[in-house]
This record gives sequence, C-alpha cells and structure tokens, in this order.
Amino acid sequence: MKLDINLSEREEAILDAVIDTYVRSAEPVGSRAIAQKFDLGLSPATIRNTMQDLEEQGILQQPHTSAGRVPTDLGYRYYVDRLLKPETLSEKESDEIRIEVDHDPAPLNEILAQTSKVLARVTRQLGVTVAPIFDRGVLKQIDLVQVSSSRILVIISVRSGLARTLLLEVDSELSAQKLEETRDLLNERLVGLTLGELQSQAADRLRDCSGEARLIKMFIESSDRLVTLQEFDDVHVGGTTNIMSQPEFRDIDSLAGLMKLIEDRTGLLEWITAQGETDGIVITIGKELDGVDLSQCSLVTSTYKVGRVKGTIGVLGPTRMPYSKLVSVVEYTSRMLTQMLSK
Amino acid sequence: MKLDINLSEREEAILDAVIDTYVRSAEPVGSRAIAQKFDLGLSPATIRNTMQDLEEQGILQQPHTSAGRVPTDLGYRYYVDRLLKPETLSEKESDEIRIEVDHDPAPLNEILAQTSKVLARVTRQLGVTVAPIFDRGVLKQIDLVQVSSSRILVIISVRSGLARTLLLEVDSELSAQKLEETRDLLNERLVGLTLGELQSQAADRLRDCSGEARLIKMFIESSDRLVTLQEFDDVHVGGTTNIMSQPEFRDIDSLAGLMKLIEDRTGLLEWITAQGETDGIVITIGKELDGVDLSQCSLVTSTYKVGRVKGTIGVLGPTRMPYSKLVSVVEYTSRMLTQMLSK
DNA sequence: TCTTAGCACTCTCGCTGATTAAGTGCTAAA
DNA sequence: TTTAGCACTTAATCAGCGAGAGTGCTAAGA
Repeated sequence: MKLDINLSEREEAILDAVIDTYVRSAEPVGSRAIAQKFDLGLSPATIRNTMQDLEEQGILQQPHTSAGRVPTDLGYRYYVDRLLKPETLSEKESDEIRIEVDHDPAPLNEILAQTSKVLARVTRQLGVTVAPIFDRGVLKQIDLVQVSSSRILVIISVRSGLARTLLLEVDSELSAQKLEETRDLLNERLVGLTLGELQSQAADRLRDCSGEARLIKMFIESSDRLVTLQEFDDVHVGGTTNIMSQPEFRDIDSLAGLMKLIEDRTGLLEWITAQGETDGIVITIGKELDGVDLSQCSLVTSTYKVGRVKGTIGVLGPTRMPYSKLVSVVEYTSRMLTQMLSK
Repeated sequence: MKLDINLSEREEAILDAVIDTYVRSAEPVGSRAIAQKFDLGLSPATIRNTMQDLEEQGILQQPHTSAGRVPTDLGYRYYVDRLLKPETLSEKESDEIRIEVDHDPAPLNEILAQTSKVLARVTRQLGVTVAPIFDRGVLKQIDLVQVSSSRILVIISVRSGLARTLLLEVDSELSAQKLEETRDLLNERLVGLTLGELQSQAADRLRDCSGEARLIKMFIESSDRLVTLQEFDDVHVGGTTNIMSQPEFRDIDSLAGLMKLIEDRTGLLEWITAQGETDGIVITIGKELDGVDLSQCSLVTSTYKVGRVKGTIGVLGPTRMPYSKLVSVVEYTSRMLTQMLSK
C-alpha cells in the first residue's frame, strides 16, 4: 500500500479539514463550512477549486453534484500515512483502560473479553481482541486431571505463564497411578518444545509409548487444538451497540452484513490475525479489507505479547472514524495488555 | 398469570386463525382474509362481528381504524394456554438439533454456545443458553495445578461429571509437595458437600488449617464464584442476525434496545434463570417480561439437568412468534441436552 | 335470533409536483 | 492568483390527491 501521490501544502490542509469535519458530522463537507471553521485565509471559492483538484486525484468525492465532498478510501489513506497526528489520551481515558485491563488474576479469555469491551467503550466503535496463537510458546508442563469417570482434563502450561486446556474422552476411569505415570511420561518427552513443534512431533516422540496407549493417542490427535484459534473462545467482540448509532449503519442491511461477520467470527479472525503479522499499529481502510464484505469499514489493530506468543487487538468501525484517537487508544491498550500479561 | 376469560368456540377458532395468519405475514389480519383462507363457513361480516367482540375483551387490537386486527399480549396468552398444539418436528430438524448438541467431548460452555446457535438456526430467532447453577452439585474432587509461578488453577469436579475452574494468585511458587498436601486437605474436608454448602461452610471447615494458609484463604474468598453465574462464560446467545430480518426490528431503535440487553447479559441472565425455577416449558409474553425493556418480545424456555444441577435454555423473539413450533424445538433441545450431558 | 349483503366512512400508503436549501462550477473582475 | 457573483443541479421536504384495504353500521334474509 504505497502512495505515489504528493499533495501541495494547501491541498493537505484542506484534506485535513475535510476529514476532520466529516468525521464529526458524517455529512458531506462544503467549501463554505471549511472557510468558516478553519482559519486558512482562503475564500470558499478558492477552497472549491482546490477541492476540485483533490477530486480529480481521487482523494475526495461527491455523492452527487451539488453536495459537499467526502473523503475516498484513498483520501483516508493519504491522511493516515502523511497527516495523522496521534491524539494524546485524556487521563480519564487512559485510567479507564488501565483499570479494566489490569484485573484480578483471571483466565486469558476473560481478560480479552473485558478488553474488547473497554476498547469499544472508549472509542465508541467495535472492540475486537484475539487470543495469541500458541505455536511459539514453550511447553513448561502438562497436567492431567480426571474430571469424570470418562473424561480427562489436560492442562498445558507454557513458559510465559499462560495455560490452555483440552478435554479428552477415555473409555474407562484410570487409576491415580496410571494417570501420574502418563503425565510424567508426557512431560518427560515433550517439555521444552514449542507447541508448534509439539503439534508436529508429538506423534513421533510418543511412538513407542505403550503405557496408557489410548490416552496418549487421544492426546496426539487433539494436539492440533492447542495451536489453532477456536473461534469460540479466542475471539472477542465488544460494543455491537455502539456501531448501531453510527449513521452509516442506520439501515439494517448494511448493519446485517457487519453483524453476520461478527457472529461468524471466522472471517474476522482471519483478517485480524493477518494484520497481526506486522508489529505495531496497522490501519486497513475500506476496500483494502477485501474478501469480507466490509468495504465501508476500517480496522485499526495492534499486537500484544506474552513471552514469545503474540496476539492481536483492534477497533473496527466505519471508514469515517477518528483515526488519530483510535491509533492512540489501540496502541495504549496493547501496551497495557502486554505489560499486564507479563506480570 | 391466570386467565379468567373464556371464549366461545367460534371466538377461539377466529383467534387461532388470526394468530396463525399474523405470525406468517406480520401484517394486520382482516376479516376477508380469514374468510378466504380458513373454511369456517362464515362470511367476512360475521367474522368482523366476532373480531369486534374479541377486541372488546382485549384479545385483539387494531393498529388504527380501517386496519386489520393484531393479537394483543393477552390474545397470545390465551392462545398459548388454551389453544396451542405443539407442532411435531420434521426429521430434518430433530436430526440437526441432535447432531449439533451431541458433540465430541467438549467443555460445557462450548456445548452451550453450540446449542444456542442451533436453537437460533432452527427457529430463526435468538437462541439463548444458560449454564446450570452449581449450588446443588455435589463436590467430588478438587485438583490444584500450578500453571505459572504465581498462579494456581483449581479444578472443581462435581459428581455429575461437570467441572468448574478457578484461577488463584499466590505470592510465590509452591513446592509440588505443598500443593499435594493442600489438595488432600481440601478434598478431605470438603468432598461430599454441595457447592452451595461449600460456599457457606468452607470458611468454617477450614478454619484451623494452617498448612498453606494463604492459598486456602484465597480459595475461601473465591468460592463464591463457583456458584455464581459469570455472565461472561455462562450465558450464550446465538442468532443475532436472525432477529434483524424480523419486521418488528427493522427500525434500528427497537433493535438497539434488544441488542443492548444481549450485550449486557446480566439482565437477560436474571430473566432466564427466573424462568428456570419451574421445570418444563415456560412461555413469557410481551409485557410479562417487565423490568427489561422488551415489551415487544416473548421468551420460551425450558430446563435441562445434569445430575442434580439445572440449567436453562430458551428462544427469544418478537411476540409474533410461531409458539407451537418453538415449544417443540425448545422442549426437544432441552431433552437432548439433558440426555447428552448425563452420558 | 343469528347471519349476511351493502355501503359509507376512515385511515394508510404511494405518487406527484412544487418549493427550498445546499453547494457546486464557471466567468469575469480585482 | 484569488475572489465575488450567479446560474445550475440535486436532494430533501411537504402538501395534495387517489387508490386500496378494512372497518362499523344498517337493514334485509334465514
């Protein structure tokens, strides 16, 4: 996503003004409005001329003749790449975020659910959080607990302090001793591997184990689930109500598209983890979000880390979003999350 | 909710016809339409007269003069109490439900999430599932697993085969031996209690334990969480997209009210668990759902059981819902769930 | 006494055309 | 190069009108 456009200083000032105004009002912005609100020392007529230039370059666009102008995706892109100044958060906002994120000891999924809600609340958009992919996490310890006569809970702890669980079905109850033996065996053979390695090598490393063969086989079969994100537990979306007050989603049908995506999770999951490849803030605008039918939306994401594993959080909303604020919020939140999770 | 109204046979037939038609069309029903579609041997004029009678009794209502009639909440109530014949499910539907509910060994919350989705899919309404309150579950076993240097995972298994987990924060890492001692102590003192008893008696029963005092204290403090539903993990709602195609939620504002409730969960949770007091199908209509601003909605719930503990599932939608079908679906699903969970 | 045909009446909905307001693009002057 | 002036375009709003749906009432028929 490289820009090969360069705008004059005046053009930039006007683009900035248009976006600023449009983000607030959600209405096409006219030349008069800009002349009045911004002290550019230019008359509406001059602004009109410049706007025409911007339109020719595909930065602005008119919904119809005789309406004001609206930024195009390209316009936002230029703004984001060249003009955006992250807004510093108010103390109230940063406090709010910190307090919500930094909770009592809680399972990761609860923290993430909570975080998606704060993100949503502070930004008045959709907050999205995705659990880290554990493939680079280093196995520290495996525990087995017989929770019912036919079910065994496997607890996989990784070095960074996180844990994942797995439920296995067995034929019959195992004696406490058998259970311990199996646990020791698994630990002996697998500790120190990353979960990614575990997934591919478990079968090999446990090939000759006959001890509790059935259980071990089940374990190997399920090991995929350790490094795959479960859309159920690992993606959290908060703030669906916020989005409904945005004028671009006043009409049910565009809203329905978005809701479908939210409910499905899988599509969303893919997109967001794709962003997570890059560290730091990533902004994706409008049609850049292809594949999913979200051409009206933008996504601001960042990553957080827990030891060696890396997860993603973000904010999703209409392209007409206050990028300068969102960038700060997302950045701050991901930093808090990283900090909090490495305690 | 007792009915002290008795309708004549003809009035019932017409009420039935009105509801049947209205549920399908979502448009006020006129006398002509009924005369044509139902073979009652009555002319539109006669039907009109009867409808007038029904209106006087508060069973039907007119949106405005010269529109057809629409059932009132009372009308639906009468229908549900006296006229409703549960519709038998098609084989396709019952198969669909059975397959989705009866899954691989999975944690309860996953099963419930899944179930809420099927409920939603089959009924085209909102599917809601709530985890059981564990207070009557009998403690079978407690396990402790050190998942990181400062965190201990407590696994509480109850006799019915379900388990709940709790994350505790400790100052420093415990030796494996200490951990075992504490575990044995907890088991010795608490096994056999219901979790409700545990909650109230744990402090007493563990009063004199000095072993790993800090951990035990934390455990006692957190024991409330064992019998309280966590809105995060224990309430699942599926099918938000379905509801959006219902004409009563075409306008964003009424939809927003509902969505707020769904997102909050707590309000919903209260209502649904309240229904769960009674066993079997419970139907709540329109204004009967007071407190929450859901006067346009109805709720059909039923309970499922796992051993001694009891959870609730249900379907939420506009008052204009196909009750006869929903009753069957909810009933069947709760039966499947009970059956599946007691394996 | 109950049912039904007939008819006037009411209300909504969709269409039309006129008016208004916003904002542009162009031209010509500063 | 900038700006004032002005004609032009388009969307949004509103009243007015006719069609359609469905009622309530009355009077006739079974």
